[in-house]
Amino acid sequence: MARPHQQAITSAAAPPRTARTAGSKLVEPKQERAVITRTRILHAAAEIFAEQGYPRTSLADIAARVGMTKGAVYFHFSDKDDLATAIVEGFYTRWPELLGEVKAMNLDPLATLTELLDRTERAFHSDVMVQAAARLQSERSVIKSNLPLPYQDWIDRSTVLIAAAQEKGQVRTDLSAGDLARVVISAFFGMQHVSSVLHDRKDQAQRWTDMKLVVLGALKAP
Amino acid sequence: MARPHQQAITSAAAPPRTARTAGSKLVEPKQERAVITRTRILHAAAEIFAEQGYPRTSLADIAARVGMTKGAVYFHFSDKDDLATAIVEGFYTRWPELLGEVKAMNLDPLATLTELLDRTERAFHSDVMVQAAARLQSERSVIKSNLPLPYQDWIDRSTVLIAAAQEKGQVRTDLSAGDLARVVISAFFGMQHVSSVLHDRKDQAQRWTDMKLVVLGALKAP
Amino acid sequence: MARPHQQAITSAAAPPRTARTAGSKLVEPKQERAVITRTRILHAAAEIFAEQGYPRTSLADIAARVGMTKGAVYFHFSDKDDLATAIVEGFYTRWPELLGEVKAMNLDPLATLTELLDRTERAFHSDVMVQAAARLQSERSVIKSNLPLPYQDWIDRSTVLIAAAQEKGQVRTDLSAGDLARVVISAFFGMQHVSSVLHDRKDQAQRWTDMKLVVLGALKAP
Amino acid sequence: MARPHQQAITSAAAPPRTARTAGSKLVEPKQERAVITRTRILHAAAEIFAEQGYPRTSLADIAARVGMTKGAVYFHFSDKDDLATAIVEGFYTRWPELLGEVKAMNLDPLATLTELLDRTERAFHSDVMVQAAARLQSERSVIKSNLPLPYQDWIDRSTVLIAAAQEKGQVRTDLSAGDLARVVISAFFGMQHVSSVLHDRKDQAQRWTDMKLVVLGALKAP
DNA sequence: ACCTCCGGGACGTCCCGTTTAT
DNA sequence: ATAAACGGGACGTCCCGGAGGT
Repeated sequence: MARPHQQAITSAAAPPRTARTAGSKLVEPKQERAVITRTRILHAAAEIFAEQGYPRTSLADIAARVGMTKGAVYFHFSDKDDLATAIVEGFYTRWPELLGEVKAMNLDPLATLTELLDRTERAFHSDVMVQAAARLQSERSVIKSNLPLPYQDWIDRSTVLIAAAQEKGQVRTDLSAGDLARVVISAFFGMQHVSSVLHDRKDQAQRWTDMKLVVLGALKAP
Repeated sequence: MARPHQQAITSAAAPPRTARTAGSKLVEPKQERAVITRTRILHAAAEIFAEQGYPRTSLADIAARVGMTKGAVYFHFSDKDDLATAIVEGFYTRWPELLGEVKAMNLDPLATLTELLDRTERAFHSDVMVQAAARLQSERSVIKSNLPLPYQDWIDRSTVLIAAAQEKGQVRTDLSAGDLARVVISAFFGMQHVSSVLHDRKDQAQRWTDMKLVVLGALKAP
Repeated sequence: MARPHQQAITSAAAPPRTARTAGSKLVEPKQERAVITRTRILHAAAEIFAEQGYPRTSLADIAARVGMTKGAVYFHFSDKDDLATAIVEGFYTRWPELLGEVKAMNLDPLATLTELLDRTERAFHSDVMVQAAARLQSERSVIKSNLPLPYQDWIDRSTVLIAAAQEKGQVRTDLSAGDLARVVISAFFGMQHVSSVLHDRKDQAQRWTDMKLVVLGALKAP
Repeated sequence: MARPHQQAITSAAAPPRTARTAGSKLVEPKQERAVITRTRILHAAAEIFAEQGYPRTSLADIAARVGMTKGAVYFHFSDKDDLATAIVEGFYTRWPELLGEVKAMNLDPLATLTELLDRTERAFHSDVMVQAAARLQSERSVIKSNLPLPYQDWIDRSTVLIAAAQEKGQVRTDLSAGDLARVVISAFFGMQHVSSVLHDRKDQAQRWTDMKLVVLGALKAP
């Protein structure tokens, strides 16, 4: 069960989109420093958002934590919303990649889903950006700009996996793949949310183990 | 399957406990008008909180909706937090009563739990106060004062019921009653939250039906 | 030529619209203090607007000058624009009254126009509110909200007077009354503006005398 | 009545004074490109200043319109004020030249003054730089640096012309040449200002015609 | 007792006009 | 000449006490 890739799930730590391929002209000729700064700001923002939530976090707080001025933050992000959006999107754009990695393991569909959720669960208590993204999503109605719609992507991808598992006779068919996916994803996020509110995620791993036994177990074809 | 108790789940809509019977002096001899005003404020606040969330709701908004001045609101509630707390507590104090009602139906433990959650689910899309309470809870970290700790009460009461069901051999015993309760409650609240965010609760009844099949079904002893 | 009514031209000094007629119920039951405060704010704002112009005047400046906080100012005026508008409108709403007063003197049309402009000229260097209004108008494009359209009202009323004078054979008829009015009003406001910019209005009375000789003199029928 | 000199009145559009004749080294051997860039910036700035006024025009706006960065603008102009000043001065330094051209026509003094104002009037609605200069002057108090004092130059030069005309018996002498000049110039600028505010200069030519009839007509000796 | 009118501070966001590093 | 970072305010507006009516 050892997972060698305990790395962050968000794109912030991944090579940013300005990466120059060998010898080619820069795509976005930002200076190195800028991308670093941008990442630092994003990280600081994620920390404070995760701690205090969106509305109680002021731009001044964020700037102070990175040791810069508000103006500097404003140079990189047009808005407080922009910051939040960047954090959340960093999380979302990373998901397809995560799915790709897991698929490369060639597990059967149900195991793939499980592995995916396992990794996500770990991200929830190891990666500040993910925590921030989750929290920002739960406060999404407070944020003016349109954050990407949450959950839906997970539901869609899980639906595909579950449908494949049904095809193989691994999963019950009295409910559609979509319905089952919604149950699983809702339960998963409910789990992390309750653990976060009640026990600061300290019991999250255990809760997830329990939930797997019950919910994922209940998927199996009789 | 008739539901005679389609009434609101919160105490705010029920006759407030300070106006027992005509003429009897009580501990809090508030004038009739004051009680009514208080309730109206609470209701208006709940509506706006449910729509916009706590931080974007200003006292001026609330006062405007009840057609009063901010000062008037201030007379009844010491604080904006106080308002939020009152709404949430109105919800919580109603729960024991709800459990009592259901217990009076003399169902077996598992059916009792189911009935309880069924009623709660309905409250979530019919009662503004409940919606407001849920939302305020999800934004609890933004609220200074200490809201009652959420979920824990549900978990505790569900634990008792599940333990009883285990005793009777109705429910699996590979997980403790407490663990199972946490799974159920987390899944339940995850369900309502996802439905609320994604589809404005319009599919919530269906989602709950699905979830009962999967999660509550998975409780049954093999 | 003595003018007993050297009083302010703007409504701010005139009894505010909340005035209670003897014995009647209050029209707008504001507290006495409020109207006083409002007037004080308006006056302070006018002073600073007149000195520094709209964009360099901050709400904090105004609040400081009246010895209040911004919050207090905000209670009386919803906006910085609102303040500016109030000042300008105070000026405009006073105009019909002024015309009424002069008409009561039963002068012939041309003398009426002259008297009207004489009084206005005096107001320009004796009444801060008027100075502020003039300046705000000249900066109107910088102000978001819609100030009343300037000059047009003067032009219209002057047109009527000039037309009457033409009827009587007092005024030349090679140009229409409207065209003549535009010339007179433009010249008048050009005069006050140039005097204000160049000599801080110190020579304004003299300039107006000169201009009357030339421009109003040129109106006369040959 | 043909107008051969329909060209811009400001020096910005004319070859700048640092590039006298081809090949001649000068005191300021600026690179060609720099001069062009400077002019482009000035023009863009003038456009935006004329549209929005000084305070609402940001350096970013200007830089964007010329397709450069703020830093580039900063290279050519030390200051936002510097830009404004350059525009206004471009206007002023062009005036003596204009007067020279008209004098070369050998008209009598009064006709010279008329021709001068005619040309200026046309510039007001055809040349953005002039419009910008006029507007900046009207907002002069919000600009920190000292713009050249407006109007005074016109008044002085007009005084000379009018005095000459008085000498010739063309112009009335009951008022001094200076006083008459002030009347004419004030009226002229009042005219353009009112037309600009009220009708976006669309009726300016007509207004000027009317005003000439009245005001310049009134100069004539009886 | 209940409610209104006023007024008080306190930030938070936005963004602007600027210099340093490249 | 660009890209990055800097401070510094301005405006809005929010939540909230007290004076005073009814």
